[in-house]
Amino acid sequence: MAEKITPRGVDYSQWYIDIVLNAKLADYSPVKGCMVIRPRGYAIWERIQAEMDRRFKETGHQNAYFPLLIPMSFLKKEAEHVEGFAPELAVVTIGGGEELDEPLVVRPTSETIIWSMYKNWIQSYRDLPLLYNQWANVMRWEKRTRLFLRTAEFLWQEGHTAHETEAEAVEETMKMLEVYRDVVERHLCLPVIAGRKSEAEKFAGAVATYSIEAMMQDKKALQAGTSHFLGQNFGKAFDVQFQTRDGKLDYAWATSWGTSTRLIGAVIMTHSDDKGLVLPPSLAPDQAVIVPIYKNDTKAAVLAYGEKILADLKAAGVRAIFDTDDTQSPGWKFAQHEMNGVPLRIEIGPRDLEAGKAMVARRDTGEKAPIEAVALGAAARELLDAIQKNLYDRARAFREANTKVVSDRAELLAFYGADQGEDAGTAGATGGFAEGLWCGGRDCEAALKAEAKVTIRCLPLDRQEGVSGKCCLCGAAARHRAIFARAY
RNA sequence: CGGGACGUAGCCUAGGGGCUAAGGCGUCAGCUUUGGGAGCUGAAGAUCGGGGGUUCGAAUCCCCCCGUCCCGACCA
Repeated sequence: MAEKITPRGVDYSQWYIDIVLNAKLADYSPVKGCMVIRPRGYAIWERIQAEMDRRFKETGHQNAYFPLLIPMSFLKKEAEHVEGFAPELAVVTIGGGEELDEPLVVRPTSETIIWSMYKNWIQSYRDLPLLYNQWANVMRWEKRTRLFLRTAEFLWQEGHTAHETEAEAVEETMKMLEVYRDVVERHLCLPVIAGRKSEAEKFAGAVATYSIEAMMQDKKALQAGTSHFLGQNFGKAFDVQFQTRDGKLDYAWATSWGTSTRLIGAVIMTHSDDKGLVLPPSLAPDQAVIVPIYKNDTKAAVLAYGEKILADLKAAGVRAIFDTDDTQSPGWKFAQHEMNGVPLRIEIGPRDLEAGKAMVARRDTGEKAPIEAVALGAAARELLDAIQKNLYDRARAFREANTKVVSDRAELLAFYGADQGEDAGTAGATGGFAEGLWCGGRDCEAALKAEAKVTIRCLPLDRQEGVSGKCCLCGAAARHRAIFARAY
């Protein structure tokens, strides 16, 4: 009644905004383009952080922190890099009331300041590899923003590593891409395609960029994580030379890799429905909520029953809460917890108490069934696992149902239909992922983007064997297999 | 940065020159209820996005600005 969610089919963008605001994940800020991440949203980020951070440590990385402000001159040391970021830099020109000698940029990413330090820290192959990560905020002055998906300031992690050899740096690049794939698929339940970016889509300053790409419910692609092989570009730009094992000098090889709060947007857009947020149990701040139903004469007994069940759930390792708020009706609570994406709802009333059971409802499917109270802890664990699996399977089935292999231009364009304007990208629209052969030509890709707003999302790593045939865009000899899509 | 839509209480909406700006939801207090967004009574809450102008009189008409959303260009 109070909060209304615009149905996905009516207006997908508005549906997304309604979920973010009504589930109290975030709010608009007084500063244009920035967002406030509210506790319910931040709790999700903390879970993503914890999981990522654990994997980084397991793979030998250490956390550090580099400054927010970077001398403008640093950005300019790597030509492609500055060109890529120049339009979206925020620049500080006054400090302490006085004009600064050199403008400072608010970091859009930290390659430059980190490599300026690496120069001091790396003298010998014995100093390598250097495997650092930082959790930080960055700022990119975006023209058009969307909560979580694209904001002027966002939170992320950026890994920056330095290596002795090219092979080692390439290995690191792929290793971290795999860490991302694993965390995102396992914990966020987002099936992704890992691949290499085309030249047009790669990071400014990288030799090669790799990403994991997910499909949202409106069939558009969203880049969920990125890993760059930077070659010796930053090593040379910042003069990071080291003595090699055979006594010569060489420039350090670099990688960088990042994931951001955008992942929260991806989770929302992949799993949620018209009733509100749907969260994978592993990310949900509260995994189960107990809602008591009672009249005055049964209140005490029902509440006692609930406390017992709460204790059992906690003992079973379930993050559970007991909603004893007396000012709201059960029906209101049902709707509210659905809005908030709590994976399991456990209803207990006099009838359940008498039968020694509880009604358990799944957020993902809406299924509701009575379960023996004594078995509730174990049953809840199983259900949470089942939800986690179902969300992934469901998303993967959706992606597969909306992926089409195309062999020529006409087929590709037909797949994206005539709805290139108004309805492009809304649920029910045509399109999805198109898989086709590509010649590798930049013009070919640019023309497609201009014509149909479709871009090459990546060249999937596991589908490059035996590429032979014609480019589906221009008919020339193909060199790659590519995934095409409209993208966020 | 271009095109469009919109800004009236925490939220949604009415009023489109003339009494004290109306209603619903929410909030607060009390009572009563509770198996899918309950009910009654009472209360608080608005410089009508901001500024300027036209007018005897502006939420209402005109101009400028700001903000949000949508579409386009750019991007994680």
